[in-house]
Amino acid sequence: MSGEGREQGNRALLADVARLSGVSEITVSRVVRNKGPIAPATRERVLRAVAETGYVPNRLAGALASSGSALVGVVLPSVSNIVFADVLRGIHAALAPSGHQPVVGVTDYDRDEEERVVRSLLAWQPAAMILAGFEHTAATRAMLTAGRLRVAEIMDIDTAPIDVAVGLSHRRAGRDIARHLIGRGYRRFAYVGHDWDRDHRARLRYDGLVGTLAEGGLALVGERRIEGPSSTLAGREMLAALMASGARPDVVVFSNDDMAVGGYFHCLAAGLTPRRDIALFGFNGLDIAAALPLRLSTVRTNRMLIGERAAAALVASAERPDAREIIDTGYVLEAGETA
Amino acid sequence: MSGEGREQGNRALLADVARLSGVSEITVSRVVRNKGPIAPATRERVLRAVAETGYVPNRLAGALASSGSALVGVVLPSVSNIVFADVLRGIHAALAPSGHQPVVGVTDYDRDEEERVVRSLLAWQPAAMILAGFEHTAATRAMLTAGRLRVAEIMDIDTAPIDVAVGLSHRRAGRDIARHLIGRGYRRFAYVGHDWDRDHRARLRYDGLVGTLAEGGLALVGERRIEGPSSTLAGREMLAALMASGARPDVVVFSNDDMAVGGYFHCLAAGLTPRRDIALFGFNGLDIAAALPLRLSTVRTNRMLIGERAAAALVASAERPDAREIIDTGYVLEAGETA
DNA sequence: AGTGTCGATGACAGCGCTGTCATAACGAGG
DNA sequence: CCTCGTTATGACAGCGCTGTCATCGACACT
Repeated sequence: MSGEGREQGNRALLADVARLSGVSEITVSRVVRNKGPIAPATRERVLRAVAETGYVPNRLAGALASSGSALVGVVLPSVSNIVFADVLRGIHAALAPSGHQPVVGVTDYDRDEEERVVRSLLAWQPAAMILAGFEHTAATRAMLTAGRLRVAEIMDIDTAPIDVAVGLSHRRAGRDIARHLIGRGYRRFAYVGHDWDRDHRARLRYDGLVGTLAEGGLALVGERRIEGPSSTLAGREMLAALMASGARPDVVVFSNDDMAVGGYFHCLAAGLTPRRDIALFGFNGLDIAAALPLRLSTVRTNRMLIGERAAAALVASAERPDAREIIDTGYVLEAGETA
Repeated sequence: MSGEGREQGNRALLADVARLSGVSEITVSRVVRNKGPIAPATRERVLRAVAETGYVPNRLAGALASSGSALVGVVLPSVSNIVFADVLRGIHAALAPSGHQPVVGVTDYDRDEEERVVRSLLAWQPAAMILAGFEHTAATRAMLTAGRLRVAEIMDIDTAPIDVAVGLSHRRAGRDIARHLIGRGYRRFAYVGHDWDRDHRARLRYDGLVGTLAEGGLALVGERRIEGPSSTLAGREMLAALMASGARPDVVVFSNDDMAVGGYFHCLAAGLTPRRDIALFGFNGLDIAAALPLRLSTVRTNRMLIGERAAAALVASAERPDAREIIDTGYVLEAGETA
């Protein structure tokens, strides 16, 4: 840390560009932001100076001055889960054209961590915030409600949002799965799932499934849930355990595709042929599910679309509208070859 | 959460906290940032006022005033690829303790897009930048070199970095794979891969593999490469095409685990037993590879560690050191059950 | 010619915070 | 009793940019 670091490393400022092109700073600012009326000749002169100096605007200063940053906070439970990675991709895609920058925070499925993440993202004065799910601490909800920023709660539309909700009805999906499978003649249902505390939506699907089964006079003949996140390995082990317990289901509904693919692997290892010996049903419609020797029967959700629609809805207007908005991105039941 | 709605509407400012606690703004600033000497009584009084007003510092203003943001730009080709998602997780983990915020940009494997992303991230005056890979446009390289920010180029250590490199030697990994498989008695090698333009590291592994084979007097008996990104489906189709072409390899090396799992699926569908009928070898060591009925033979890379080490190295010092640093995170060859 | 309008540009005052120096209080040491 | 060094606090001037007026021709009307 010596005091002499000012030779070549100094980036160009608005003032430098202004001096070079012989106009005032504010005019350069207008040219750069494409705002306000500028004479063609002036614009060109300024742009040339910008190119010459390699000027890159300081968005920090810009955001502070206009008291409105182009940052969008994104709060996700995990980025290594492909589902949220897809959502993030959609957000990126929808935000890019308007020059907004997503800033991601990860909660690791922890409500208190979410509160901390939200607080720290809020410090960057984001224009909007996108969060996965609706289960927040009271403090989180207060911060989100108090601020005059736009808020999207995504994945799920089974709960009333603070501002905008984007996603699909997991309860309805669970019901549709039950109806579909009953329609195909299955009667002895089993369920293999993962941690409900971490993944509330899996629970909504379960409720829909079991509720509809009950309406048809049916009940699960077996059920297994791992304490922890979903994974292929967990699916494999849980199905093995379920089968070993003596339950004789004709169809197993998994909490998601990761688990179902694991179940498929168990079948392969145990010499069972999916559908013929036991039917398998997943959720999400991951790529891998379609690459299995027998295409997995599942529900395809459009994660990228969720991200896109959420981002687009928030960017559309800086003011929170009076009415809450609910955007249903739907889903498609893929009959597949395993059920 | 005591009396949260007191200063309803507009969020509290440093000045509000100062007024409420009867000290000057700068003192509040010092308390909040834990900087400089503060009398215990004063600290407590200020902290109480902070809690009461629900004050959240404006990091935009802070960064501007101290001309140094706590933002770290992260430039990745994709977030939906689990490999980069893992890296991002590591970055998050290493950055969180020091209060730094990652800001992610996605290039979609496009060099010009990378240039655009870098320029736009630079506008936020990040303290550091992490980029996947070493292949940048001249302009990108210039921006990165000129700025006085720290730069980490990750995944790969086969090329000289601008500042810090963190990753593993893919060329060496390719060689190790060849040696390992030759050692196990395989002689008729085939390769199934994906787009080299998008994934330069796959090419390095290929070069290492083929080079070492040549040293042993061997050459590929078959090779198939898809134009496009890797995927399970692509691996399945490419292996099918390779086998249909009449090549009779005893081992197939895939560009990564996604492709290899696809190859595994082809075997299942074609009635081939991996290793007995044809050996399969992947790269990355994904979770799913370990959940297959036969554990996939592969090279386990520690992606999360790459992210962590990169972030840690950059946060350690704000000044770019004279010497370039190269951090080897290594890899482990997993013998597995498919080769 | 007088007035109004519009297009193009500039002066100025902050946005909310922090670096830097100054100041005050108070023992300790000579 | 007078420095001197600490510790605790404050005043002030920006960081780099943009919102808000104000200004000034040029032109179209009446």
